Amino acid sequence: MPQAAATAEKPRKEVPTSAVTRLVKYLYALQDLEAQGRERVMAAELGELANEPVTHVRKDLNYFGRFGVPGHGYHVRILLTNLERILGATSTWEVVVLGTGALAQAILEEERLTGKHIDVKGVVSVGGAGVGEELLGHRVRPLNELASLVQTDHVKFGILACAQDEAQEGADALVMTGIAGILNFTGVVLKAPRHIHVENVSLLSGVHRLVFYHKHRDLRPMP
Amino acid sequence: MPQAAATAEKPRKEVPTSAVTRLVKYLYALQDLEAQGRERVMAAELGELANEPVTHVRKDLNYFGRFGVPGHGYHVRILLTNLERILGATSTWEVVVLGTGALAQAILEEERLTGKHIDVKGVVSVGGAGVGEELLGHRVRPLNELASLVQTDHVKFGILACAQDEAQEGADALVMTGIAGILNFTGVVLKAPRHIHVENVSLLSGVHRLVFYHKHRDLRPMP
DNA sequence: ATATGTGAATTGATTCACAGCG
DNA sequence: CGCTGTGAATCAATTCACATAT
Repeated sequence: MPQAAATAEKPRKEVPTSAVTRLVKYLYALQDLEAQGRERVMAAELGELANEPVTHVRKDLNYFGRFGVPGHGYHVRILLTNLERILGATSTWEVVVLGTGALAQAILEEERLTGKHIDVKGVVSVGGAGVGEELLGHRVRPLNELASLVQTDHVKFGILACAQDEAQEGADALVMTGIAGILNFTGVVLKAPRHIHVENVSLLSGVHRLVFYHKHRDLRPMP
Repeated sequence: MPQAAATAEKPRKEVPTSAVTRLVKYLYALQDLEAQGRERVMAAELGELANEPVTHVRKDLNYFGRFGVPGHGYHVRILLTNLERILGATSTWEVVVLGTGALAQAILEEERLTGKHIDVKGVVSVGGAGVGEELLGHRVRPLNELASLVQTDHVKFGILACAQDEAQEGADALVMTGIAGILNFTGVVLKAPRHIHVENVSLLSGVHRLVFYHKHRDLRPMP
């Protein structure tokens, strides 16, 4: 019986943002490994699956504890449990989606998101378009129902996926409800008070980086 | 006549990736300013519009030249022209979109993308679903037409927005055509040869970061 | 033996502080 | 003077190299 595996809780060190982003990749890789029935995995393989160097894997995990068995790698289930706890994927987080277009739909469709620990409590139209209609199992509500929705369903985060010219209005409405954070897909630079955590995801900057690094092929070799 | 503004071309220094991402934000801010008829802007204001510190604005621009007028800020049109050139937004870049779902639609709808220097030459279904149908003005083609499409239309980049279980197949097909880069929205870690530039955009990692930083509010104050 | 855990060294990015120009 | 441009200093992140555990 080679598998006992040490778990440990660590006093928090400074964790780089980039490390958090990578933890998510390890989480997914581990979910795949578990689905395949794998019991153990070594840092090197986990790194390959996440396309990250081994040293990252080890250091990133090490910010939070000692999850591996020297000489034997990591026990998949144990590491998965710990990563889920670290990333908050053990409790359920209530969110509301603002927007009814293709982008909002794409988000609602994301299996890995809606399946588990993220619970979409409602879909709200900022501009009023589509109110009352059905969108992937959610009845689209008007913006003036947002506050009560957030309160009664304990919504923690708002996912902003509306049109650009409605983005700030939507963000303001979210801020008023006392939400904890906003995931902003609109590409608009939002004005929000300091205590609201805003995470921005741009669909466009990726294509710009692609073009830039193609034009300037001499700069920055590929990672 | 206080406006003459110096332009300069610089021997390339090492440009941080994060700086490239920020340049895109400056570009959009400047486009907005120009639409408002503004002639001049100072680094500080540009920084506010892009939600970046002033020092970033100055240093980022400075990697590429001297575009400002000391004491007077930047001439909007001149800086815009230069940024467009730096980011490759003066020439047209041909792309193909792989996928027909909500995500693919969301990408096709992005005005700022399709409007100008990015030209979507075709939409291809990886799994075969939707072939022949019309998707926002594009006839959906089967995967076996990808190679000829890329060749005849000089497609430079592939935008991968299909289902997860089709992602690697789509990527392989793109690689075979001799494309220069892939913008990967699928969340799958792609296996691709070194010379293909892959930019990954994850819809999910943002929500994970949001949850993480809410759970660990003590770590990392907001930027 | 073999792979993890981790301080130390290195590399890279951000911030500072002031020189220099309009 | 005010604001840009930029080297120098600080701070953060990555990589190395080896001690450590099984």
